[in-house]
Amino acid sequence: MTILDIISKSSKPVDASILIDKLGVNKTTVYRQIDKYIGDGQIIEVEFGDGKKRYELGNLDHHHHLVCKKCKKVEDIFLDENVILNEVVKKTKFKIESHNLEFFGFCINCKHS
Amino acid sequence: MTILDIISKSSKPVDASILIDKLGVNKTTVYRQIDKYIGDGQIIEVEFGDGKKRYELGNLDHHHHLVCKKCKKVEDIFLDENVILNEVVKKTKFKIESHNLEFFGFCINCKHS
DNA sequence: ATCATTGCAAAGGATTTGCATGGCG
DNA sequence: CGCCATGCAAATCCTTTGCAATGAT
Repeated sequence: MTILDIISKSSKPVDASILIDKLGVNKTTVYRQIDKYIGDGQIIEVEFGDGKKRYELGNLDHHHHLVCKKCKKVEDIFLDENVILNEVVKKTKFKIESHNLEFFGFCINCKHS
Repeated sequence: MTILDIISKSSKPVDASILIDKLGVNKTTVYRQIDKYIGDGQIIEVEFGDGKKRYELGNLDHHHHLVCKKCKKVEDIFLDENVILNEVVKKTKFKIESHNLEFFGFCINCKHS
């Protein structure tokens, strides 16, 4: 069992504490492996704004997340972002290297309860 | 000098350590005042993915940020997001309550150096 | 007297660092 | 031997909590 196994089997981005628990190795080791995998692009970091980093596979198509505030389920969503990116280019001279875009709300199962 | 003064005078979202330094009061007090201002909507939280929360005034028009990775300058950008939001609505049954969207890269002064 | 505000010290969670150890080429 | 992966403890950063002291109504 490796970090990549755990991440690839998870339905949502995984945080370090889960990796530490499942692997049963020292947290320092886990954080160091994470660094290595990020360095060579095998995983990427995702932020849901709660102070901890989550990781997912780096070879997935570019996408964003719908995070359910109730059941914590995470759906991937693939968007055509060119409209937005073009709008930024049109309005500023800023050179975009990356962006974060995550949605928070309620999934179909939780939105009526 | 209050938290709201400092935040409104800043050209970019302000983190707690700046408020603590500038106000010269105890950090517990600062965090508690932040909670209160967030509770009544006078400030909102912004995340740049570096593990600390930043705050800006809550009564500004909805906008996002262009964060320069070199000089750390932050530009506000006002986008027409309906295209994206509609796309999400079209593709899923998720009920969006909020979203994060921040751009990272290089400002006009840093992008060629 | 009571209720809200402040402070201080300690705790907490996520992450990083220093340093010692063990395996392996 | 020399290098790399691991472990462990301590440290760091940001934030929160418990509790006592102060201030205001």
